[in-house]
Amino acid sequence: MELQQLRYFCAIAETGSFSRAAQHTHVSQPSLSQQIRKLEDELGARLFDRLGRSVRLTELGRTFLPRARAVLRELESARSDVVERKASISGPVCVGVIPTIAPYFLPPMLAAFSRKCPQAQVTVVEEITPLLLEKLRAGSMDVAVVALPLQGRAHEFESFPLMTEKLYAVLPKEHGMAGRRSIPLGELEGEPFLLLRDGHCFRETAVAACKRARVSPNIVFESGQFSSILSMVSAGLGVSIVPTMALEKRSGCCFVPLTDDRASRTIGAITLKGRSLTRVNEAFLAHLGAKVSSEMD
Amino acid sequence: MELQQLRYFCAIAETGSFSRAAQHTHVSQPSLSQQIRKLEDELGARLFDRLGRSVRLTELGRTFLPRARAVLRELESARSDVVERKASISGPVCVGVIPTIAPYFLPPMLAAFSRKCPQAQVTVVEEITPLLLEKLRAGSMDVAVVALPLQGRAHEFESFPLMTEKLYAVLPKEHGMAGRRSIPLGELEGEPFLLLRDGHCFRETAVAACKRARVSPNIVFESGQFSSILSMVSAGLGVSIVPTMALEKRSGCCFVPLTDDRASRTIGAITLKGRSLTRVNEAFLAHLGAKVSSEMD
DNA sequence: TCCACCTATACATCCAATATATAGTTCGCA
DNA sequence: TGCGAACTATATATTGGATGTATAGGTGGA
Repeated sequence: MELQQLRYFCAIAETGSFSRAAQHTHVSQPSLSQQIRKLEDELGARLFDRLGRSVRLTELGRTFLPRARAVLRELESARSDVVERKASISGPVCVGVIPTIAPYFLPPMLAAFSRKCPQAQVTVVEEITPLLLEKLRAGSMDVAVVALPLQGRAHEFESFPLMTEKLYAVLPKEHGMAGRRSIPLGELEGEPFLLLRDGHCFRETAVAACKRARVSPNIVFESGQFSSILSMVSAGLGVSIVPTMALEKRSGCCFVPLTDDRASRTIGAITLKGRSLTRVNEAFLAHLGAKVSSEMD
Repeated sequence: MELQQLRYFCAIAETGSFSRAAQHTHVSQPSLSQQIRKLEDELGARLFDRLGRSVRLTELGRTFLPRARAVLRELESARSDVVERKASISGPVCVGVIPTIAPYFLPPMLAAFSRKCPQAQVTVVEEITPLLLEKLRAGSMDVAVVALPLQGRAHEFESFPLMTEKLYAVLPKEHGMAGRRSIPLGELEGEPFLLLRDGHCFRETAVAACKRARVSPNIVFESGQFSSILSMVSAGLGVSIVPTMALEKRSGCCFVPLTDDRASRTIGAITLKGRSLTRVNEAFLAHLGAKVSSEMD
């Protein structure tokens, strides 16, 4: 039982004639005869009574007609459904973001995006990078905003760099270097350090910067978020390193740029390589500032 | 968009792998790749993400899956509907019958048939032969019970003889020949005749019998039904001719067989030639006593 | 780095749908 | 009754497309 056979069957039923149906469907009349015959053979019953001048549906053909039409209708419905979904920028987008970016970068982005694409249903997941990668692999997440470059297995993902920000030393207001325009990281040797907990990639970024500056940080406090660290610095417990986006007015501490040009963090969006993006996904990436090139269409 | 493509698509979605789906559908893996590619090309979007080890539905593929299944389900439903209807002896049967048969032959037949096939929905139409033939031609009637043979255009119909019945002279009780065992029709020459109205085929049957017996009937009354004629005969208005099935106990008249062997009426069922019969139709014909041979199956 | 596994591509094959030509009916008309 | 028009069925050839085989390409695990 083929779709063509159903189409021919309906055409003949509608025109009441093999010949007219042949013209209507732009096919030769013998093709119709043959296909209807095959259909009848498969069903084991006649669908039309061939009476000299005209053909008429049999009783069984009359009951089969709406069923055949239902199949074709479902098919058309399926096709047009795809077309619609391709055209509309709607549907779910699951976005992951690491904790050291989430509170600063995402909120204004999300607000603007939901204004631009009100049909989109954005879900945000805040996790450390390895867990985001896992979700991307599993297909339960579409995009993640993380620090670049990725460590190991980077080839599994597509990266879209978004921005690079400088790193700042965070000092208590009373600190001797608090008024400086800039500081080489090396000068903080020996200072008590407050850093992010293990697992946060920015901890690695900070530690790497220290290593380049031949500083072995004396870590006295670890936290999961910058705001706790800033409070601690304000209280005079030690110094720290934060990216530009973590700067915030605090009475007790001040931020001094590090002189090291490589003391920076790059933020980027990533997706699973080979995964097709819906239009909402693409729209979201584009809104973040990523240069996306879609394959098909 | 072909049914095979939808089947393959569903199989791959279910197994999560082209290879496994290939084994499952008993087809080579490249065939699946090719067919899915065609489907994707036609829809203008990917349905699967090809990730190294495994494949996964895209967002669009996930929405397409239930639509594809719906098409296949409709198809199966259409097919099984046909099978069911072929198997079950149910549905409408429209039976036509001429007025000179209707009241005598059909009632017991219908009662027995509806006991045998309670699912059947029998409709009965009582009309004179030409109108029945017209309805058969138009397809609005399935079977007709009439007097055979048909006059002209008989080749359009299939005939199934059911029974042949003798003709009787109907005489008033006071008539001189009322006590006879049999009567040659010729002896009724000159008697006042009561016959059916023009259009009733039994009128022709009676007239033909008279003609063979060299009797030119002196028609003094015409009616549309035998019972009226019998009443008139009882009242002594004249004589008449009726078939066996019209015999009924009447105080005022008696029935005497005609000696002419050809003074008979044959009753048969007819259908439109080339018209396929449903199983109910066949069951009804068979119940009437017709020898039906079905073509397909 | 090699091997196992999976999908895509290339190419050949074969089946099935189609077109052309024609036979076989039926219907209408003279 | 016979002829012509109209319609469907059949026969035959062709072609397009689905399938199978062989193989390339890419990924993940040992």
